[in-house]
Amino acid sequence: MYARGVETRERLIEATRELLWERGYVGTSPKAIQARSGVGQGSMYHHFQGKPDLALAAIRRSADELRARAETEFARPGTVVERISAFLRRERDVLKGCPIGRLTQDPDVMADPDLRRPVKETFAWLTDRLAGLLAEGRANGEFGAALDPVATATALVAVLQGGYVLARAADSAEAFGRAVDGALGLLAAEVRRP
Amino acid sequence: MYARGVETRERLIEATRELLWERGYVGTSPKAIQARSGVGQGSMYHHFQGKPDLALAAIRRSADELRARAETEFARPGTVVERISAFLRRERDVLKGCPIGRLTQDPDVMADPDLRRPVKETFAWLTDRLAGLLAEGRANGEFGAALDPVATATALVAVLQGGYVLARAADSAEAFGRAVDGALGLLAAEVRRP
DNA sequence: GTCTATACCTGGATAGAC
DNA sequence: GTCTATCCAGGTATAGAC
Repeated sequence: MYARGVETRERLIEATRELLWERGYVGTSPKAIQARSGVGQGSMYHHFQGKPDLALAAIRRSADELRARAETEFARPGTVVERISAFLRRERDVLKGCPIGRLTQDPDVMADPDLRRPVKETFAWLTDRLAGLLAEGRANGEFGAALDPVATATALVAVLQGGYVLARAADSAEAFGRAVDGALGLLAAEVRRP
Repeated sequence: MYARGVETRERLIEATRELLWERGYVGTSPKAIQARSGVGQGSMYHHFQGKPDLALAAIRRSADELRARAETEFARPGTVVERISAFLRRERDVLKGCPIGRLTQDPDVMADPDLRRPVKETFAWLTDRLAGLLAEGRANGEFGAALDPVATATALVAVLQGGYVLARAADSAEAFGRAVDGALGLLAAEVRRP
């Protein structure tokens, strides 16, 4: 049964995504993946070569999803500030943290070039995309000429990632919201008064 | 020999600090701590009850150190912007990440109230301290009245934490520097032109 | 494709000798 | 205080039957 096989792969990938998000790579065991997915030992090793292989599939999917979600906000109508605000303020599982960002703290992920690549590329893409929006805003007069698109974009992505860290430390989503408010407050001051 | 005992405790704590920084709590085993410190099994369990006890001592020390280093920069002479810049730009082991911030990704640390407390308190202190400086700057006319000290302070701490994440993802300290530049660029726009 | 058995290593700790 | 021996669970995988 081909469809059944696909479902099994699917369940394994989804269970791995959840566990990587909750416990990281080092903290996630094949046994836990089997328990969470309801897939047996032999079955898991039939569909994937082992933990790294499965993790790669899970990480790629999380990266694709992050990108797609972000693009949805960036593609909205509105001014650059409005679109960036929509992205920063979009609903998030703040206390769970960023499924991609948390992997940067996983030594075994960072040590494996295959696992690392999607992480690196995701942040490169996101920073670039934001820098492009900010450059657009500067070009069309929404921002003053002094704004540095690349540095500002990097700071905005960092605020998100750091916001997750602060929220988890405080065990409260409010810290994330304050960080975003602070960043948008500063950005608002860059908008040219008409 | 009392001095010898203190040295042993000391070596254990320092080895644990390093390993927690490099590999996190889940990724650090008693065996690795013994190897790194050169202290034997029996000796380790004589001085500490177990891994959580040792981790607590290590985390507390790292938290104290972070606080002391930050305070050094905050206490410098100069304007508020100068002191905050000095803090943000101070030399750092960027690619190793933040020894406290990385613990927020460690499920076993977050699940243990004792281990978690120093993490939470460190960020609370840091954010508060920065908010105080920003409020001081607003009061003395360095910033305009529109600046929100608490939100801005939270964003600045988040930029640091997120800067570490981006630097590790890119395997390059430059991303950290750009995030800080972006944040300071935005903050500079809040300074009242004399 | 999936199951069970098996294997070997490490994690995390205790016990008791020195 | 430190050492070695020992313990049991779990991590990560392979082998072979069904």
